[in-house]
Amino acid sequence: MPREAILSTLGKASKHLSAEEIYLAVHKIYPNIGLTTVYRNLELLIGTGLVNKFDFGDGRARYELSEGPMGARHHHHLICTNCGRVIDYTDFINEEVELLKKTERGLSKKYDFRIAGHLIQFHGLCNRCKGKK
Amino acid sequence: MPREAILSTLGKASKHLSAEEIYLAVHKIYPNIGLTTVYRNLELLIGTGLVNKFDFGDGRARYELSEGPMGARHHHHLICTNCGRVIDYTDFINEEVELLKKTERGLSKKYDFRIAGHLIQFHGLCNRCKGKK
DNA sequence: TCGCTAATGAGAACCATTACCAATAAGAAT
DNA sequence: ATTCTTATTGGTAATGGTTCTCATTAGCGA
Repeated sequence: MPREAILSTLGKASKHLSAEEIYLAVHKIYPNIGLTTVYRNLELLIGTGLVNKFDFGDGRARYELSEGPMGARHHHHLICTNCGRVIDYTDFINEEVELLKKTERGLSKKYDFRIAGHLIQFHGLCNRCKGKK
Repeated sequence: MPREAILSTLGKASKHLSAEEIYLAVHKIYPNIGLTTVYRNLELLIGTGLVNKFDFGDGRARYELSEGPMGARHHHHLICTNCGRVIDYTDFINEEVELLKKTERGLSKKYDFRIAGHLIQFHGLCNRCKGKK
């Protein structure tokens, strides 16, 4: 049961949740749930490819539902190195994905790698932090 | 002095070093150096853009000399999710960088972001791990 | 020498994550 | 039902990379 609750929580969330945030959300429905269970099930779900794990550099991992590399809501991240804000962007995704697929084909052949996914992030200063620096 | 030793260590290393590996290497030259100093100087060097910090998902950060986004040795990473092996690849970089620059221009305009760098990684199974799974 | 500032190092503290382990649930087979 | 097995769970302790604290030192100009 906790597993479905975790998935449902991730599905309803519009943001990228940390393990603790997921724990707190699921905790409202299953008050007895343990943090361990959350981590364990997240690991499982990542293994099946249903969930993706991200590191935005603030010391805690974030999780979000995987929409598949071509899914309608597939996006990449724009991360402010000053305030930690994360912006999902879907612009330019089509061109990127096209190039990525080409690159993946080339890389998996050359290095004999079975590529399962990619991670693309841009780092910089958001509009609120640009001035302050 | 420790700062130069750290830079020199990173320069000589062909791999991506963890803080501890850097500490051990510098320790041979400056036996009195502390781990704290390594972290502190790495943070400083990252701030100046001389060093890049990466997370390959094994719980410890890796550091490497930054060659600039168009530098001769600029590369992206291919990470085995099973054994943790990391392959640097420079193939396809030109096309990627070209598209990235275009994307950066678009993103920084649309989201009013000052983009300082990007992170591209592919995840999957390396040739040694493909069979076992 | 005196005072000031930046850099250092040892160890403690922090905190997300993982390991451990006993308890429970759900079947399947007898 | 009863036993056996297997998967899942939750509380707690441990782990370990990173950061913080704070007293010490080095450098340097006045």
